[in-house]
Amino acid sequence: MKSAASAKQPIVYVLDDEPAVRDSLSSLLRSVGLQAEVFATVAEFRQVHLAPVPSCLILDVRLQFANGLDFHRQLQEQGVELPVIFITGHGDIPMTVKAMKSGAVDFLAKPFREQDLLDAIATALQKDQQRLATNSVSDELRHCFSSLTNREQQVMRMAVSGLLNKQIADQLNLSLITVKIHRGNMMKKMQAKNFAELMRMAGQLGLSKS
Amino acid sequence: MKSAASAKQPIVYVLDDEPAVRDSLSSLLRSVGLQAEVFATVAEFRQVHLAPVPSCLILDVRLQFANGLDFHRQLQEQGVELPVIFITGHGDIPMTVKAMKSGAVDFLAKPFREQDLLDAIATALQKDQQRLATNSVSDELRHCFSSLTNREQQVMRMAVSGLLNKQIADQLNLSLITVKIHRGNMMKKMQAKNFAELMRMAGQLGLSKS
DNA sequence: AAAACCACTATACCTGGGTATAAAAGCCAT
DNA sequence: ATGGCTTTTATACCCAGGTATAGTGGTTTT
Repeated sequence: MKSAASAKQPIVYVLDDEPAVRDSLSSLLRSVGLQAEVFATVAEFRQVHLAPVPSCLILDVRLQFANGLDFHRQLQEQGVELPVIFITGHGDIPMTVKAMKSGAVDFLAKPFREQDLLDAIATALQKDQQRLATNSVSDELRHCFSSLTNREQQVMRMAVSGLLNKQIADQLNLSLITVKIHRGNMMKKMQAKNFAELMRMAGQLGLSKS
Repeated sequence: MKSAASAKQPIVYVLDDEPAVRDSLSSLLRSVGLQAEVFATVAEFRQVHLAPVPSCLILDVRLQFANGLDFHRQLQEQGVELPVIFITGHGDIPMTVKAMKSGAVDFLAKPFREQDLLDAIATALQKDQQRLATNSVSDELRHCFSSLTNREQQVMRMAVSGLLNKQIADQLNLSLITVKIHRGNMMKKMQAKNFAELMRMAGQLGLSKS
């Protein structure tokens, strides 16, 4: 069953204040083999622990006590990068533009064709899987990087910026051999087989821009 | 006047089949100090030579003999990355979504507030300036790269992928010294002061992914 | 107090990258 | 066909990176 670990069941979250909508979406999703979790309020949704599987959120724009667009922004500000598909019964063009500008995957006005929603979900789940894959790679990298001592991190930054060991030694007031050793330990801990690989890691870690 | 070279007058292109719209937009744009160029048909617009200055296109969705959305796609397929702002008198939500998904900067339904259009234009021009800046950098890089001989390009690809000179020599059936010389010439022509810089160039050239 | 870790240094040695000089062979264009 | 460019190789030399071994001194944890 280990092989299924990377291909876990995706989850589709539904946040809508109308019970009828929740029920119909829920059964639609289940009918195509998708795991659905429905919520009536923002507070309810906030309590859920997002599983580390490809997922997306189907969000009603007009909730009882909140605005779906604002809620989407809040999620983003909290670093929740869940792909969002908006649905609404009372949409207009400015609202649509605002939703799409803020990065929604799709925006569907009721009544919509079931297939359009399913297509949007497929796109959203694919996008999320991509995000999870990218994240897990850079998580691993960040873990390696944070396992470095301060000095080693310093040396890595300076090395990838193109400085010679000698220049690093001068700037840090160290002897050449000390830099060499920090650098060697750093390469081991980063599991970089060569300098080119280290440069790519530094790129992914955002060490080249800062 | 040389100093003004990088801060040239932006141009706003307007493509709309209604003369009244063209005129009113044109005068609005001029009133805020923007250079406007108006077109009535797709054919007319195609003949214009896009100046290398920050610019954007205000595009009516429903043209007399064409569809604005389709035209936008066509431009993109031809590599024209001009930011587009759609305006329309007969818009609906699916159309809006389609436009935004295909990368439009904004989508405005008539009647719209003048300020909304001006805001959209400011965003679009900023985006285009960014694009021009990025492009000019990689243009220079591509020029350097294309000035390399085939061998030198080969060696560069292999070097940035992390191979040792020895490994490159084996794979290309060359002697070590030959590789060293190609590599040295390549570094000179690329104007890379060190290997880290070369790696960054390779990244910008898209040599790491392929 | 001992163990563990970090930072630093030194000597010595090895490998890899880079240059200068020199030279041979092929291609191409004026 | 002669000069220019590319490609190839060689010898010799230098410098930068990297490792092993060994030792000092500091902090923190147990």
